[in-house]
Amino acid sequence: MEHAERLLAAAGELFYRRGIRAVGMDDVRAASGVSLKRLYQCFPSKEALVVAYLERRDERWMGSLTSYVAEHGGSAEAVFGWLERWFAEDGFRGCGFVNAYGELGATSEAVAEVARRHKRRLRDYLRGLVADDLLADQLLVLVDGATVTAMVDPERATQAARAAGQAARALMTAREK
Amino acid sequence: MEHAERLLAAAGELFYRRGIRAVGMDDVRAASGVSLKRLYQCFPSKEALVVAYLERRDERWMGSLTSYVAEHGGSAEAVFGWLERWFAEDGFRGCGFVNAYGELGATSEAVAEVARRHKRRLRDYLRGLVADDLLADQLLVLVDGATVTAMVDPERATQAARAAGQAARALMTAREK
DNA sequence: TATCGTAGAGAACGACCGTTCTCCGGAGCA
DNA sequence: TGCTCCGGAGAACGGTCGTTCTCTACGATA
Repeated sequence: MEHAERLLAAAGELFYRRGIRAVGMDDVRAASGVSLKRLYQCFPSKEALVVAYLERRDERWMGSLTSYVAEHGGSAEAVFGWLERWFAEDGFRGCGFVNAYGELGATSEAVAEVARRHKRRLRDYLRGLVADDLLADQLLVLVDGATVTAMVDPERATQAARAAGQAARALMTAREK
Repeated sequence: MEHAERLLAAAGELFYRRGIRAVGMDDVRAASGVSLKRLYQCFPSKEALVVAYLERRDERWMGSLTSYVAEHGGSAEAVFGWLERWFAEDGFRGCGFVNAYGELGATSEAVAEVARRHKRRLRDYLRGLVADDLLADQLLVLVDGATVTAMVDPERATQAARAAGQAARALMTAREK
């Protein structure tokens, strides 16, 4: 396997689980088994590695969500079924983009940018699932809100996913009339 | 002990705006005008200062929200009017508790705890505004989701607040029947 | 005035971090 | 065998951070 991929796999796990500033480049080296010299050949700085981590996470996260929804009838309701499953995954720790933005958004414009792009991509995807813009905004708010609740208070994670899903259903049927 | 208050005011501003790990104890000293020695007399470690910052933020944030809602008829809809105003404030950078949790929740159990307590307190307050538990969960999700959207994509901040408020109204009237 | 306690300024300390550099062993080739 | 090139291991470097310590000035008390 290519070095960049091993690095991104290790860095992704560490950054997401511990927070970005809590992970040193040497931790990434140790977890990936790639030498420090090659690490800096693949990614010229930690910021570059962080941005690459977020871009990879965006691809995988969106890919997982969209394929799940496609396999479950393509309705917006399926989004919340996927959320409930995600929240129950081992090592779930909220939205990697929100966490990265909170930690580094004020310092690194590149990190802020990639987080913003991810949220816009998510909104665009949701917009394709429903009839109008207001509903898309509301779905985005429900998804992010449930994710926050699930992160901070894991005991209420599935409760939050279901409450959000029920809200989405209610809003959609109300809009149909 | 006015020193503690000066320290908390300076630390609160810095921690919230820049992120916690990006702020050194010396930055807090410089911004507060309190000597380092006294800083460590008031708060024996950075973690203690961070916890005190979050507790103070909880009090003030909840106080601002609840008094606004009380002055605007005491309905849950007013929550979203308050949100819209908050999002437009200078230096708004999302929920300080979510940001702190994302940055330090994996490292410091004390920080995770105080963030969790804040979210529970908020949910309890919302529970008092509406008729049942499901609706309270949904309001919490809408509040946190709108806050996330407003942080990551400030151009859509008021749009997010209004979409969330409209969703809350729709859910409440649907529940009345 | 002499003495003591206190508080502030900031140097010092040890740890760690991002990044670069040095050194060494082995693979490829003549 | 001898030479060269490459990559890995990890030391080194400059900087920052949390925390503690030193030194000095000053105010109160007898």
